[in-house]
Amino acid sequence: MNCLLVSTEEKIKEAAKAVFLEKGFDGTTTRDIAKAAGINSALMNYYFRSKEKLFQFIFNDLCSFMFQGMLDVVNQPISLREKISKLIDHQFQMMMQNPNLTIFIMNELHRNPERLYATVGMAKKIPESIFHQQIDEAIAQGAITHLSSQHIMTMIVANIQFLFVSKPMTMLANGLDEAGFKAFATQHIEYVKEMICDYLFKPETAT
Amino acid sequence: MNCLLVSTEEKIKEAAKAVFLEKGFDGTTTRDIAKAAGINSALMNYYFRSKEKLFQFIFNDLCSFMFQGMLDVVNQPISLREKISKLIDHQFQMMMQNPNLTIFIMNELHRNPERLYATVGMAKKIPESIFHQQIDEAIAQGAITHLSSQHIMTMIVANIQFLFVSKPMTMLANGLDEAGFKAFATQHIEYVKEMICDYLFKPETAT
DNA sequence: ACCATTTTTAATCAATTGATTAAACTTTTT
DNA sequence: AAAAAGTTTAATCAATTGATTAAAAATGGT
Repeated sequence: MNCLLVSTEEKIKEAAKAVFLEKGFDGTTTRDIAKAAGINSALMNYYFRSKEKLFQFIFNDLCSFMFQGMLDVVNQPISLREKISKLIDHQFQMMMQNPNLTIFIMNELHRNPERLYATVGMAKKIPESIFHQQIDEAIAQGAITHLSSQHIMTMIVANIQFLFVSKPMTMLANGLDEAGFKAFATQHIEYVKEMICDYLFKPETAT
Repeated sequence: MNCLLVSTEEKIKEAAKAVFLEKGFDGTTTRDIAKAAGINSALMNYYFRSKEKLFQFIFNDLCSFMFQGMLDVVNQPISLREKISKLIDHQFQMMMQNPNLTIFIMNELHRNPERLYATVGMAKKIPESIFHQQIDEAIAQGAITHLSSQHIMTMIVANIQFLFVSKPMTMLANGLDEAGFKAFATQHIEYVKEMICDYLFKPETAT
């Protein structure tokens, strides 16, 4: 067992995660990963049997990371209004730290939906969550606009994640640097939060 | 000059467009394109000097297609409210007909922003349009919420295009087929239009 | 019909790809 | 310390990649 700080297996995983996130499955060579991990290229096949297997592992890992945080918030025993606010904040923080997580997942899923079918199973848990029940109740009480949880979730996710999917485009089109983009995104999220909450919790129909 | 219906050059362009859109630059081989076009694989290099050059041409073509429609609407001499409504409708129609246009452009831009810098120059025209002036005026008059045109544009684009970027995910997570997705998307756009207009043209501040 | 130009083809190139091998090196077990 | 098991290495494999070649076929002008 290699105990010098990190195991070889861990080094490969970390390197693979970084390279796959940046270059995608097709754009990544096994030698890229080996080089990034600082290991012999045959070691990748020793620990993970193939590039495909390693990718499946990393992809699954990143999907879990993405959805688990969402699920945690969505299942908290707090009010709907607070939950939506927290959901937006949490997701924004996650994307600020992992700006190309969404474009990676969406692109790989687009390239090969069948291959990744099993991995995305966890996404099905969101429509089944407490969130869904809370919304049904709120609608029944006339507390919010009549909208299914899928639509609400899509609004939240779209407004946050598209910011990062289109990050290179936004930076080019508006001539922003990293700091400029961060400022733009931070401001934008405030508007989005206000817009979504205004729409859902309409003043005239509030309890 | 080949006059049997379509020229060889056109056949290559059409095939390349379809294959690149589906598989991306890295996932596409020149033999894929040749096969899809029904031509000898050396012909691709005869008409376009390399895979890279052909890709640049197609990418530029698709970017123009994407932005030109937006720019046309944005520069029409109509009211802001009507313009936003038209912008959403037009963009939705375009995405329904080209569902993977956005994920393709965003992913290639993410993979290689420098290479495609020149191509995306046209995106800069949007912040310079009549739309921008109209918004400044409306804000000055207190007709709409105080928001820069960049934020408004981002809201519109994000809510529509992310629907299609995440299409495979949505279909998997909610167990939808093509028809189911179309129904979901069509409904969603109505909500989005209402939400954005409500937010911009707030009742209490309307002229 | 002849020639020059353009277009298309099959064959092939060197480079890169994911993967395997057998030998060398470490670590653990006895 | 010797044997066994686990880990790492360099060398190499066949397949695929983007691209080029030289010859063949088609086209157009005279």
